[in-house]
Amino acid sequence: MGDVLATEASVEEAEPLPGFDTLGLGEELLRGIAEAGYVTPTPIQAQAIPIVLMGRDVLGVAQTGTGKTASFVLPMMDILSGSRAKARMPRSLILEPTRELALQVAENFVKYGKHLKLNHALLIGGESMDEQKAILNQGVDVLIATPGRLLDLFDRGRILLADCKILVIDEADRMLDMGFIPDVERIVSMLPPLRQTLFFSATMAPEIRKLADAFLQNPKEIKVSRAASVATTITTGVLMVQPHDKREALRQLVRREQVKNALIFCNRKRDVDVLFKSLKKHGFSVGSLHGDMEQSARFATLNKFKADELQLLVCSDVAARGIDIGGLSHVFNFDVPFHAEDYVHRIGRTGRAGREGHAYTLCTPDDMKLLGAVEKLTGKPIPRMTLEGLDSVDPDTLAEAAERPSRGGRGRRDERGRDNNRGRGAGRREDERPRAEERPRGEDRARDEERGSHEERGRGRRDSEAPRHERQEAPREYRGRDDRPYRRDDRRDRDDLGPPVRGFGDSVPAFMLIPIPRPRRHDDAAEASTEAEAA
DNA sequence: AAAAAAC
Repeated sequence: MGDVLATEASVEEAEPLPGFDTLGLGEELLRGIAEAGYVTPTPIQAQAIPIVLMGRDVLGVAQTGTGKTASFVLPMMDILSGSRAKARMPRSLILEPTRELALQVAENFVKYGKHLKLNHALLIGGESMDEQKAILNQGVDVLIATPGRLLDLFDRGRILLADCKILVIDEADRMLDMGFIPDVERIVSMLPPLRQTLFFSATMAPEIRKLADAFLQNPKEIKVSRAASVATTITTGVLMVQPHDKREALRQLVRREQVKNALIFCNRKRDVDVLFKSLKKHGFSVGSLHGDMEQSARFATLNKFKADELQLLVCSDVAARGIDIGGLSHVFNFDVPFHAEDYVHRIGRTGRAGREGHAYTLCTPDDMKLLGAVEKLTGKPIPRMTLEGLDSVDPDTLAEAAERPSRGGRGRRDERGRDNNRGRGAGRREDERPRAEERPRGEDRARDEERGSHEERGRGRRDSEAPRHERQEAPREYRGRDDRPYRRDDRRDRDDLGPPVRGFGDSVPAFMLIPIPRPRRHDDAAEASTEAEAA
């Protein structure tokens, strides 16, 4: 470490930290870093950059907010800055699980690389392929891609990965969650075996460890704990509400809190849309983001939100991990996430860089189990909060709900919480759901329609239906909702049938239902292959 | 249960 730097730093700080110039990066790059306003590397940058420059593989355990992106982007740029790429033969590849993350990495690349003559291609779905093809033809130093589009372009012969000697697999745990691993394995198999691989994951579950072993050679393991831990900088709270009060409760929370900017997470895309419209109608400055939206809209909304032109962003878990939005004051969980880890990722969007953050969760009686899982994972109960003017949820109801065995889907329980509350007084147990005659007819119908087929899937056939053999033979005709013909999933309890046939809706051709014979034994298979050779 | 990712 340079004496000059240490002396300068000690004037200002008690503990002098080494600057970026001590890590072995080239001059042009250092200029870019300085102009971007960065002076001191974060722990993961300080550890990883020299290792990557040495050409070693890295196994990084780190989350977003730790400066992870720069820890691989910077040394990669330094390594690549020596030479130029050939047409269609990119020299490095960064894989990201979502398009937003890919874009974010690309932005980093541009930001630091001002004084370098490197180019990159952002290969993501939802955007025109022509432009991406044109860039590939010019020769690309860094590919930043989501797996789907990369494979698509590869299969069309637009990319050769034989010269791709640096590979980054980012957010590996998320790739695993999302089922991308087969794609990633295929992509890795197209790269030269002699390469440098950098592998990042927020967690080191056994499956992730196995993947790392498969992709990496003698990696240097680098672990960095979260900059902002849940315990210290994020104020959390959970508000018990009835489902019909959720939107009102959220509005009250947002109004009550000093919300500078906030992400609001929903479990379902559909609910993102609904909540977005509702908040907009109530005059909030709000945008929405989920994976079914047009790509241009996704990026535009995110940029607006980052630029503080929108106060609230209602989103699905597409935004739960990785997306780096500085200085979020709040995170609201409109729904308790299905997976407890997602809670940690969601609320990790706030309270970053030592700033104070707030994370509030709405929880209905049906969500108690999920909330329990969250509290078990974080090892801390989330403080209960109350709001004026809302039906408070009785603790007994909650305790009962927590003990209740999990039911398929949203369950039978009346979704209108008021009725639920009334029912509790009469000591209604969960399996004694309100009888049909207690409910207004039209409503019953609407609910049935809304629940749709996933309900039946979970519960098997309904009491009102004809015995199974009759249904099987019934002519297929539309008989209306209340007396509907059998559906595909009704047959699932027949043990000679395999999994339901996909893609035919309710009218599966009969031949599709013929059971598939048991797989051949080994020697049979050998015979079959010799037959095939003879033919 | 749901979300993400290719056309």
